[in-house]
Amino acid sequence: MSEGKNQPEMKHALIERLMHYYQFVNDRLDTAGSTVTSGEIAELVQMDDTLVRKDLAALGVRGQPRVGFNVADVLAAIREVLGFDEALRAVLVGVGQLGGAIASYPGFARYGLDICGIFDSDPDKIGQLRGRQVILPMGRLPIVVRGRGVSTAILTVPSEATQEAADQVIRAGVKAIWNFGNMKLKAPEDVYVRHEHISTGLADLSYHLKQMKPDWHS
Amino acid sequence: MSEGKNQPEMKHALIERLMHYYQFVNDRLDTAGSTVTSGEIAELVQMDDTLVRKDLAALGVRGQPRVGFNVADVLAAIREVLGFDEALRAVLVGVGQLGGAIASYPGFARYGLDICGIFDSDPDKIGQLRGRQVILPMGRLPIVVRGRGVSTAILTVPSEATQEAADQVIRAGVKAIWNFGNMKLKAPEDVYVRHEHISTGLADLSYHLKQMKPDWHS
DNA sequence: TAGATTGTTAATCGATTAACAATC
DNA sequence: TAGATTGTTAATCGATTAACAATC
Repeated sequence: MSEGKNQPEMKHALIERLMHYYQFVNDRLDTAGSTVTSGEIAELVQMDDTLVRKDLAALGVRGQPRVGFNVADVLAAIREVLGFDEALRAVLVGVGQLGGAIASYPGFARYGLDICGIFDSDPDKIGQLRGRQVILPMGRLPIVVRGRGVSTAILTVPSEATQEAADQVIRAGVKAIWNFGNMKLKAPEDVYVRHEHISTGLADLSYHLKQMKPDWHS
Repeated sequence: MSEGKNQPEMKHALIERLMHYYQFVNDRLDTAGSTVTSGEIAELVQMDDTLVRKDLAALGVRGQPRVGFNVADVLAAIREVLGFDEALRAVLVGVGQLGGAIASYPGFARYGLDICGIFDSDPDKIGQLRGRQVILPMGRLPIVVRGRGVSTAILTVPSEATQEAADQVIRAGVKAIWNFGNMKLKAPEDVYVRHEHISTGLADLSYHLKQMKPDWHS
């Protein structure tokens, strides 16, 4: 309370739930005016219906007793709170296979992602095409970031190069970083860093597989 | 309690914390016999030291008052419980850019991942090389899965093809699926499915960026 | 020894769930 | 109207943190 935060500060778990609702409820957007009950969402998402109602109430979506929630309302409220309707302009640094995959994946556009430039430090790659984008040299970062009002950098560089790349994009002026490497990186307080821990997924699989065959020893 | 589970059933949050500890403590493995205190881990990972001690105690790692925990012990315990020392044999289905990136990323080997075959349904791709692997036709799935004792399938296919691919790998006999598509998929109870929700990361970024400039409207 | 750190029990906190009155 | 479903308050549950005695 003594901290200077004025926003309600949503927890990551809530954002995850909202995304989950969003994806399921999207499938229900068939006819205009279609509705969905908290029980139905809860069923699909495997959780208690009270929590669904509480989450939706927190977003300001009102339902109708005996009817449920208007599908379009639910979607609009989630889009609004998560900011999908505002462009999220980004640069991508490190055009390896993963970077190329992200740069050319069309599915992110529905969440507002707009990749304004792709960069690499390898002189051999500069000028090459990836999808409809030309790979640019790192030196052009500041111009693109400032010129296009880019807020975010997607980092898909080798682990050793992560901090160096982060420093460059921060200097260029981005305010958020989406890091796919597995090095933790240092950034000033006012830069939001989201680290995508893909290897945690692997650890999760590994653990569950081990649980499934508890009688073995190698 | 009335359910048939006999294992303690670790929560996902715990697995995540253990991975986090693992990555940090790894950096401390310089000299044999090096130690680390719960306070140091807590500092690095930004959490309470009591929780670190509780987690390590749950794994059976014992520390020494005034000294801390043996780094090698901590690492070994985490490796053991998460199953990193047992090979996790997998096939990868869908050799697009993302699939290629995963197949050729060497970093997963330290968690035991062993990709035994990469598959695609596109006849043009079959026979091509990705890293040191040849792309195989889907028809060969059962042979590879059974022949090599493959437990896991990594699915990096387009969304529309996800369920079809899942059905095929399940029929071939895998017991776990690591799904990178954003379609939820149906699988029998005895197949563990881990869905890697990358777009949730994007939603998280989008939300936090919106928080950072609460005074704008587009 | 004195003091830092562990290991563990008890207290707190927050998140989830249950209960139920309000409503259409 | 009767009944399903919302919205919300109260109860429960579990996870985190605080406290502190044990220990090297």
